[in-house]
Amino acid sequence: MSAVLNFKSHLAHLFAEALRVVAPETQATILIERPKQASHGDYACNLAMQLAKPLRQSPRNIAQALIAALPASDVIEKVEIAGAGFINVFITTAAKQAVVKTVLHAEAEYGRGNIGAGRKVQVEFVSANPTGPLHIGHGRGAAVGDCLCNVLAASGWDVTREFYYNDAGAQIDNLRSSVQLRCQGITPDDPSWPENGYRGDYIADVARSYMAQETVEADDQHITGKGDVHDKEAIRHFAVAYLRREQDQDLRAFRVGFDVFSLESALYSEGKVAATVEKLIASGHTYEQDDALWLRTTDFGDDKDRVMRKTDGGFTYFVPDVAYHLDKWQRGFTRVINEQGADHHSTITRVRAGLQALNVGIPQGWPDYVLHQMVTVLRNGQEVKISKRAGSYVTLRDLIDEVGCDATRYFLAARSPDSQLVFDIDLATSKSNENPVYYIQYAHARIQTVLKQCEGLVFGDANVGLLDSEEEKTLLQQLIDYSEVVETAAHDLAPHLIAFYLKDLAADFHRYYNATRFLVDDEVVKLARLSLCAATAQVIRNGLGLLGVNAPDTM
RNA sequence: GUGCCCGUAGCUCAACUGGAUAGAGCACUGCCCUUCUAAGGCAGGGGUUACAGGUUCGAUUCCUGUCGGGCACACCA
Repeated sequence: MSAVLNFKSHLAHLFAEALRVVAPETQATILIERPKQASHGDYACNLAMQLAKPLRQSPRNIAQALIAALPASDVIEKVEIAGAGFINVFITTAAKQAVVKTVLHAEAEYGRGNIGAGRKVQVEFVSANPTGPLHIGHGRGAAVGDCLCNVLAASGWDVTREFYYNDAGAQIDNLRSSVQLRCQGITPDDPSWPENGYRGDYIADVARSYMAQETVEADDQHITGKGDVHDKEAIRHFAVAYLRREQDQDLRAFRVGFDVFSLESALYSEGKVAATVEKLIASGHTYEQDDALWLRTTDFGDDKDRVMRKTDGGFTYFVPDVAYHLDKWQRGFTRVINEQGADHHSTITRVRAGLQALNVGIPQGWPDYVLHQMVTVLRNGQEVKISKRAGSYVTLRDLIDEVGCDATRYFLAARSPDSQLVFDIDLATSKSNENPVYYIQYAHARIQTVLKQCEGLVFGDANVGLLDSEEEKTLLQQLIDYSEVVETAAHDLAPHLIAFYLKDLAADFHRYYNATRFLVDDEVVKLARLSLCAATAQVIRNGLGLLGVNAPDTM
């Protein structure tokens, strides 16, 4: 099992050696890439073209010299010069065939790496205010964040998943008053209903439950409705607990879990906000003006200074945010990634500025952010406007019920967070076979059906040397690529790459399936082909696992 | 007006972070099931990569500008 499978880094080493011989004085980055066309080999290196200028020679001549200096390797079939000076490397089929046994031996471990080396990383995601059910935007955050965590964990990071509740401040007060009005029998169509009050029906549910003195369980607390219309504090407590429970249930249905829940209110009650303010004042980056306390965020790249303490004595929201992130740092997270909607992007500069002002050794540019763009929802060809206050929006729960957890997760995680996402509910439901997630799951189910017909196979005996058809070689290479895809997804914080990879892998398998019969009379051939099938199924399972999507045995 | 993200086939999206002839799915046309799941495969048409410059051996990718879409620009969170 000592076979070389990471051809890319293997070749990079060989070319580095060749570079040392050909141009010992010259610095160049060794880049090994996968050509688009099979005729260009399995891997290509553009080193010769990079060296043309410094060496003042033609790229093709340099390529000759590099090839001559390339150390021998038994995984290389042949090396060619092509085009302007590309060096194309062909890998022996035997070296690729080894992947089958590697996968079957490693099973769920296949594709895992150790770039993270056990270092701690904390990923904060979803972090919805407990003022209503989770909507599709939170769903995108949940899907992307969870998959990102999985990918980081698969790369050797020690991941902590965290959810931050903004359970203090104006929005919560607004929630409380909306519930209180409902308790008093006042509805949103009443003229006295405040303009920015929450209008959704769920507010009435909270009120009913409170008045009925029901008990809700959220996190580790049990809160019972007091039934007193005038007890603002009791209503606030109950409403927050009620909605947290709803969110917890939605997240559980979405198969997303968290290690830590942090409460904004706790930052106040534990004195962390006050302590942060004191540190900021001591740092000398604050000043009083117009009866308010300001932080000179312009010292750290902001375009204007920001108010910390308002004239009314309350803090602006970014103060507890800075306190929260200081807390993360003090908990030992030298790496923190915040997955949020793009509408939060203006906070990045302020939070980072506040942390720099504290001058406690936090590096510039800490923490990292992954911002996902907005999700547009189409229903009946019409855009559904998301407005919590108006009460009209698509909840995550609706999507899970209508579209299914697997398809919803796939849809929301399968695109670059940088681009806006159109979620067409009709497409995802009525024509579910158009959904790519079924295409991938179908490949897995097909394999399982075939394997089920042959009990007691011992793949260790398989002669993988027989796997040399075009379809088989393509599939082998695809299986080899998996580890690299996981590594790239973790490095670039781009979990959607897993989804694209799986679609390609499934396509390669379906093509193989249509071109090849597995259950043939020749037992040796059969065993070899089934071993490749089994390895493919394993990689599909591993990849879908990272996306949090099931790999069913039958469909 | 300022900052950030985006603009690729009719639609939804790729393109290994600067590589070779820009690829998939959906839709459209025609084939392939008495054989392991046709939720599949094969073949075909469809492109001035929004536009204009620039950087270099080479640009969908990087830089500048223009146009278009989204988000954010409070002593709201």
